[in-house]
Amino acid sequence: MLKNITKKYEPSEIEKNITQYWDKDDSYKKTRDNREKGKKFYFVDGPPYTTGHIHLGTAWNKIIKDSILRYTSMKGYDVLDTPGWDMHGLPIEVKVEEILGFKTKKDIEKFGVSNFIQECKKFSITNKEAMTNQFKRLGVWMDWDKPYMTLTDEYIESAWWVTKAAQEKNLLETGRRVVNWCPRCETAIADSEVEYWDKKDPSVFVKFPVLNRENTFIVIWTTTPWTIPSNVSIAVHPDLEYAEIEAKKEDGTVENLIFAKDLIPEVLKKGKYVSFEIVKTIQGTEVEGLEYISPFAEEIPFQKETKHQVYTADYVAAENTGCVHIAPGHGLDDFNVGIKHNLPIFCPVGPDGTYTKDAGKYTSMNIIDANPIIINDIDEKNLLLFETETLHRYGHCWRCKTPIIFLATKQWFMDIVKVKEIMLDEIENVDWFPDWAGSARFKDWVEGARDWCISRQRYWGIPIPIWECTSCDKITVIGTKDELIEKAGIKGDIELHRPYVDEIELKCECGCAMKRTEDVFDVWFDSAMASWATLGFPKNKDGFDQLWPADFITEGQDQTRGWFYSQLGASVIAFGKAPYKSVLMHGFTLDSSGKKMSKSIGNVITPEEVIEKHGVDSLRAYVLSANAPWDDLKFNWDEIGNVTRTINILWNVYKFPLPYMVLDKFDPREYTLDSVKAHMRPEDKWILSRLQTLIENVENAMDSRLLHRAVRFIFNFILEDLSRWYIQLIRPRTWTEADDPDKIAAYTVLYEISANLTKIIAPFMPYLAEEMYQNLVLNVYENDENTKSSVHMTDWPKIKYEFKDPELEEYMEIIRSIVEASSNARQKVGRKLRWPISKIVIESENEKVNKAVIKLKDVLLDQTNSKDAIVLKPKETWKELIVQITPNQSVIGPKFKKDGKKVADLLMRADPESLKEAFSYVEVIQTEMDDGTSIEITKDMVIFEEIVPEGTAVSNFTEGNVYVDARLTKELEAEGYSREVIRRIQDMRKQFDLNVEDMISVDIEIEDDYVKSLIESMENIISNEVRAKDYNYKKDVTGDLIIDWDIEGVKMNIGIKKA
RNA sequence: GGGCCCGUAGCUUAGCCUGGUGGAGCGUACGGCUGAUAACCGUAAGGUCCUGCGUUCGAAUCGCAGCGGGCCCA
Repeated sequence: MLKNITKKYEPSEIEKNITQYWDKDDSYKKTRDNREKGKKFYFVDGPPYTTGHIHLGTAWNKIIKDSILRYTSMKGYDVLDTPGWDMHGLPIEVKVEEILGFKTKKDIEKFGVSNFIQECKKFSITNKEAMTNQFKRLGVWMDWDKPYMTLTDEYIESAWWVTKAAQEKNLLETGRRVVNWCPRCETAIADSEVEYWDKKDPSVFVKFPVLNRENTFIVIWTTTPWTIPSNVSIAVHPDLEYAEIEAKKEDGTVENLIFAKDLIPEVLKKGKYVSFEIVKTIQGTEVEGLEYISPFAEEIPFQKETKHQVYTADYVAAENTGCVHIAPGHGLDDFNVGIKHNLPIFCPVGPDGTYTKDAGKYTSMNIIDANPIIINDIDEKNLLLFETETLHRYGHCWRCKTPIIFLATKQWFMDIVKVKEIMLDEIENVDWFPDWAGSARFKDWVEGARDWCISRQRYWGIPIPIWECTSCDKITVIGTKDELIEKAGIKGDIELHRPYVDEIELKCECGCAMKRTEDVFDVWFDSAMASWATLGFPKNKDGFDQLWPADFITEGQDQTRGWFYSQLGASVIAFGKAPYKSVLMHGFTLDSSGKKMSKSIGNVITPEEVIEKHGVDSLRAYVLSANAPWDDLKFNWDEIGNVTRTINILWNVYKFPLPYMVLDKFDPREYTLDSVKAHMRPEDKWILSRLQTLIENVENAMDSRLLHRAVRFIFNFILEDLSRWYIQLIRPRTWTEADDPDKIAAYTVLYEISANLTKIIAPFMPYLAEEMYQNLVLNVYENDENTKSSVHMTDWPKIKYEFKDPELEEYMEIIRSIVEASSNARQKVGRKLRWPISKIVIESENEKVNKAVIKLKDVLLDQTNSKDAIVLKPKETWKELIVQITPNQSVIGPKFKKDGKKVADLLMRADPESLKEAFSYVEVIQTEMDDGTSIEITKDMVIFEEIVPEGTAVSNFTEGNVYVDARLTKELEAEGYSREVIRRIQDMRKQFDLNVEDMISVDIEIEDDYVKSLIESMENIISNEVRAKDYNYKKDVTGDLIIDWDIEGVKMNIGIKKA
């Protein structure tokens, strides 16, 4: 049986109870098992990094996923919902280093790599567990007991398998290339691991002496003086105009300088030259080939031996000097120039950012410390033209914040460039939400993709399964653990992480030993495997054959360059196609002013504090409804407060009918919508129709991944249709006694609405949905074996088309706007809603208004508290309106000159009604003035105004006007006063804390005899409404509660007691 | 500097694709309701629709340029 609910909405209590219930009932498992035979829906979770705590953005991400999974499951699908954890990589290494107080790689080596990775493993597993609990608290249902973890053997094998596949397809490469390098972490890092912010650096203009020319220099500019010892060439733009000038200093010394012609003024100003003469102008292409001497020819042997010359390059900009210093070992563009012209890739800098012995004089010096020394050396050679500092965006290691450098090192690469076209084709085969996330944003990113450096010179990661021969150039790529065990001839099990796997040697065809390359994978490579690693591929091929590629993934917009990309690249390399069929890109969570949340600004809001204040369902409904998924979410406390308020209204709507239903022992099992159909009122049919529309709207929104619309539709239904309208309409019906079929119809319809609502809100507000379902459905159908123990196991409601009636919905819309207009008019005329009015008169040109009023007259009369509603015919005006005439002096004056006033007086005396009618047929009226002069009155000389009679008022609505006739009659007055009295007594019952069904006796004293007589005439109605057994008028009012009331200026003393 | 997205009332937003007098909610002020009641409802005030230019009979909507914010990149 239904239970009465008296509690206020307490989200924390609901969450506690429901969590316990789900545990006890094993609801999650049952829900998934329930769909075992359903069509498969393969969802892949983008693995959060195991940092230890989720933030609002991670919460939003998982809430989106959970809502879609719950909805999809209710639609009958067997959802695969394995959560994932990203547990390797530099971020964890850095954190563990911090905990252990390590500064450099040498500390790790001293500590022991084996000890170090044990610490990393412990760290990531502890964090994983903490985060699992945080996600669970958000009501996220995923297979938490069986997550995929990037540190497991199976997962590592997935990555190995892909590496081997890449090698077989000739897409795995090694070579010396320039990479982003963190000198603290001593490893290459990916483009995506570089964070940019403004940094102060030297800005120097240096004169490179031209070979075999006296006193002639090419001027270059750089912000990294430490790369000048590695200079190999200078680049100029082929189409730019350069000049050789003779520049004179204040002291009369003269130098010949070569650089871009347009930049002469600013460069000379910097170099404190006072005048100049252009010796000649030359095209960039002509500068090419010019040879020069390195400033460090004496200090660095390499520089002395190497020929230096100018080349052209298209990327050179007309900035600074237009001549770009090229160090192929320290820059990407530089490297490309070097390769193109077969220049030496000179890189005299070691992994830790100090010069190697190749750097001659600067050997062992830290490069950053070397900057001022180098500048000073250049100055002493009289080659420094100008030196200053500049603030520019510079890359930093995303973990340890050290400024990155570029180093030419040996690395492993995936040949993305070779498969780029396939990737671009595959983007088109994916459904993107929103569309531009794929067609514009992602496409742009992939078009600019470069080969993917997958190697890292670190410890805590998936070891790259490449064994290199110690003597020949053969390599072996291992695809699985078994293959390694077999090839190495090992007995028993092995650990696939470093350093254990490093110890394994293979035998090369040439007879020598093969050793593993010491690198581990870029951590982005780990998560790129997720779509097949989740399925246990390559060990488990069945799951892969059945489910891959994924039906759906969703992540934040930053994953365009991250996971969307890494997955696509790895998948195209391994399988030649995209690993996902549809992608929803969501936004970022920002603070209320649209700024990024960050610890340093102190504007971070945690999911925990939101849950503390508003509960999980509010948080979920808020982040889902606040804006479109792909827009950034500006977190706003007021707005989540609104969501909570709306949910509270839903709670009230849910509990409102329960006391009556329980009192009446209403059993929903005894009735169906069909069985009560004969007693349904139009409003019942209307709300049923609205329910079908709601289901349809939510479905459509969900199918297009418009979660915000789905939730907004639900809230709109709850507030507008249910709370503000339907509940108000059926209230009096719930108070009737006994088995009134009209009441039963209302109960049955309201039950249908509430029971369906539990399902409709389930994907979004899982706790509240379950709480309501437990009472509305479980308590009623507890003995029915088909009853699911959780709302989340139930089927998504099917649209009952037989109850859909768009015309009725439209009519109700009209009625509601008339009611609104009527309230407005009442306010103007100062008549409260409690006081009945004799009629409302509706003026509209829309014939639907009349139909609506005919169909829904009871609703209209009830809600306007009116005795009658009259709809005027088209063009008809309300005959009680008073027409007033105002002569239009600005027309009359010029026409009649000094007779103007007389004409105006004449018009004022005319009968407004008949004059108006006359002008509705003709434009001009002939008449006579008092002195007999015949005159012509034209329509524009008269302004007609219609005013409403005293005691009435008008207000407009969407389709016309509503007149409210609030003029009192004795009967109306009696009813008005009696309703005032009823309200007071009801209030007293409430104050006295009586039960709904308790009877009372009432004493009443009324000072005003006229009012007293009015009240007396209504006595039966009053005692009926307030459940009074007896009802006495007397001077000395008695009772357990006595209150003096002032009703519209009339004093009444009322006393009640329980009868 | 480039790509994509966003910019509408004090705040949060709908409308924009497909041009036709800009709608809500919160907040504020006033009022109503009173067996959902520490709840609820109505009315009013409040808009350079980021700015400018263009297309058009007509622009929040389409185009171009700029400004501000976000994500990503250089």
